[in-house]
Amino acid sequence: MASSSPNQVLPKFAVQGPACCPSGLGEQIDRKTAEELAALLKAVADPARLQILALLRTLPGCEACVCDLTEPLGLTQPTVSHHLKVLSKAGLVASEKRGYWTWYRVLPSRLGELSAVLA
Amino acid sequence: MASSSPNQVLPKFAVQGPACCPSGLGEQIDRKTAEELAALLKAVADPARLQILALLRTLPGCEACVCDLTEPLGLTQPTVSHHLKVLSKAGLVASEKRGYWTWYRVLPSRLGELSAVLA
DNA sequence: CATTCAGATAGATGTATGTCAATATGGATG
DNA sequence: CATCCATATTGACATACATCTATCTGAATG
Repeated sequence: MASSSPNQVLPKFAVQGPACCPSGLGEQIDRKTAEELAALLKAVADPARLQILALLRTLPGCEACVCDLTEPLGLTQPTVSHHLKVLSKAGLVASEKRGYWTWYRVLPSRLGELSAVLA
Repeated sequence: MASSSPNQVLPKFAVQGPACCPSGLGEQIDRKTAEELAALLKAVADPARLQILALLRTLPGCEACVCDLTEPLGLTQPTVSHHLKVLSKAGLVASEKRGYWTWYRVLPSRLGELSAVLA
C-alpha cells in the first residue's frame, strides 16, 4: 500500500527571521505549530533513523529493502521496521513493494523543509 | 556561571551528499556520530523549546530572562528552567547573570550547523 | 494449495523525558 | 546580616519511546 506522507499538512513556517538572527524560527509560533514541527524533528532525532537516512542516501536510487539495513545498523528486523514506519509517517521516506521485498526510499524534499526552517 | 556549550565538540558532518539527494547526510555515519547529531536534534525536537527559540528571536538582542518566558509558554518556572538547561547543554543558547535576572540568548550558529547537515 | 520468505504487528520491558510542587541557592539591597 | 527575589535543583509521577522475542500477514513459487 506504500503508505508515505499520508495526511501530512506541514504548517507554513516562516523562512525569514529578524535581522539579529535570521531564521524560519524568526517569529513566535503557537503551541500547535510548535508541536507539528517538533513531531517532524523527533522523527529525525534518533541515531538509528539518522543512520537509515544516511545509509539510504549512499545507495543507488537512495533506496533499500529492510533486510539490507538490519546488518549495518546492528538492529533486529522488527526494530528497523519500526524506525522505517516512523520515518514514513513523517513523510521522510516512501515505501513500495516489489516482489518479496519492500523498498524504502528517501524523500529529500521533506528534509529540505526542515533545513530551511532551522536555517 | 553562564554554562553554555561546555564540551561541545560537534563531529564534522559532511555538508555535500551524492547527486541523487545532496545532503549532509550523504554518507554513512557511524553510531557514535549519529548519537551526537541525534542528541542535538533532540534538544530542538520539543514544542516548548522550539517556542523558546522562536520567542527569543523576536526579542531585542534575541534574549530574555526566564520570567519573561513562563507566561507566553504557559509553563511553570522550573519547567522553563529545565528546557533552557537542555538548550544550553546543546549549545543552542547561552546564559548570563545580570542583576537579579539570568539572561538567555540564542546562539544562531548552532542552528545553522543543524540546518546545513539536513539540507 | 502448501511452503517459503520478507516484512509487519503485538506484547513486554527498561529507560528517557516532560511536567509540576516544594525547596534550595545565591546575588542584591536595606 | 537579614531579607527578598529570580532562578536552579530535587523528587515524584505519568507518558513516550527504543528495543527485543514471538507471531502474524501476504505475496511468490513449486
